[in-house]
Amino acid sequence: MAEPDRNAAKEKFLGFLEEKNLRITAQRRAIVDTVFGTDQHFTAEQLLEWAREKDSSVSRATVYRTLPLLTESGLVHEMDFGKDYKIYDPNYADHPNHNHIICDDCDKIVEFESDRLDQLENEISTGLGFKVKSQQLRINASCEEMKRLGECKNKGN
Amino acid sequence: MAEPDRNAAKEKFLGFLEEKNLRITAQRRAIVDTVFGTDQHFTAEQLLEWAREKDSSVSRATVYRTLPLLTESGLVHEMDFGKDYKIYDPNYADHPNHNHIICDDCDKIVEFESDRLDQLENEISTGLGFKVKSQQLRINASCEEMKRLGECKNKGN
DNA sequence: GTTGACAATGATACTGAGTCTCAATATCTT
DNA sequence: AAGATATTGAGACTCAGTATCATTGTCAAC
Repeated sequence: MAEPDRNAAKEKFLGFLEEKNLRITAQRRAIVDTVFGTDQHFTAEQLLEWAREKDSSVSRATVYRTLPLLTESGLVHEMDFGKDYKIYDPNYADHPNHNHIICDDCDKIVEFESDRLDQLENEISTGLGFKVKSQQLRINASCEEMKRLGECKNKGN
Repeated sequence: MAEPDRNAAKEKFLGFLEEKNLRITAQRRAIVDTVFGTDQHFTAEQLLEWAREKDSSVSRATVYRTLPLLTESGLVHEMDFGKDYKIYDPNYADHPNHNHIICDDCDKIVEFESDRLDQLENEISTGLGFKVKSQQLRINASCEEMKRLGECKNKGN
């Protein structure tokens, strides 16, 4: 289902490399195939592990070197959850926003966007004398409780 | 100005230690004096540095051991800005909420609360099948731009 | 096809925030 | 003053990420 978009994203990235006169190597292929072969969020270390299943020669250094290229290309979104801890979203083109609900019960990460939220943030920031540059809302939540109430809308958890 | 509250907080914490049959040591005194002697947010490493100015025998381990006690007492608020990176707020009693604007220009951290925000978050989460357990909104902002527009409401930056 | 400039690589040492361990020390109750 | 035990500092360790550098691989020009 996600395959066609993913493949397009992969091709776009290879084009991006070409434009920048960067080389297409076996390791980069393995990394890119991995990134655009999932729609899960992932960390750098997860990506390393997965990419190594495709090509065991992929090194940690190469993963960490390729991630900035992926985010620079605009195809992957980097979420900075604190100093030295980043999570990557390979579906950036599909839902370009930064809000996440993280389920403490099932570890699922759900993205959402809300114009009302953006507007409220702007309002509050302006009122305090700041201009919003970026924003990150993280909600830690429970789906178990909603399941108990019979209101859980999440499948497959 | 902040002194009276700070001192009360310090006494409360010493009482908290007593209640839990924990000992009041020179190192804990130095740490507590430091924490309630500022109204700045700080990291564990900053606290270590500051506490060592009061008592050079304070060790990293003791700082890291005391911080959970401070948050457990409810007098200091721990903000988890990602795995392995925490910022502590010694004014928790004064503004008990979790929303922050971080100024990229001057590094100032401004706290704010908003019922409308809380309500909107609940609404969105419930709609997605989750029950909010905790939430953290971080806005990265610029005060320079507001200064240019003559709308900066921040003093001393 | 070869060549060669130089981009990209992996191994490894390093950093920074935080945790764990353990023998030595300090507190506080009696 | 004594003793049970809470607390300590030093230092080894973890984990995510960065930096270094000699070696290897890519790809454009010939």
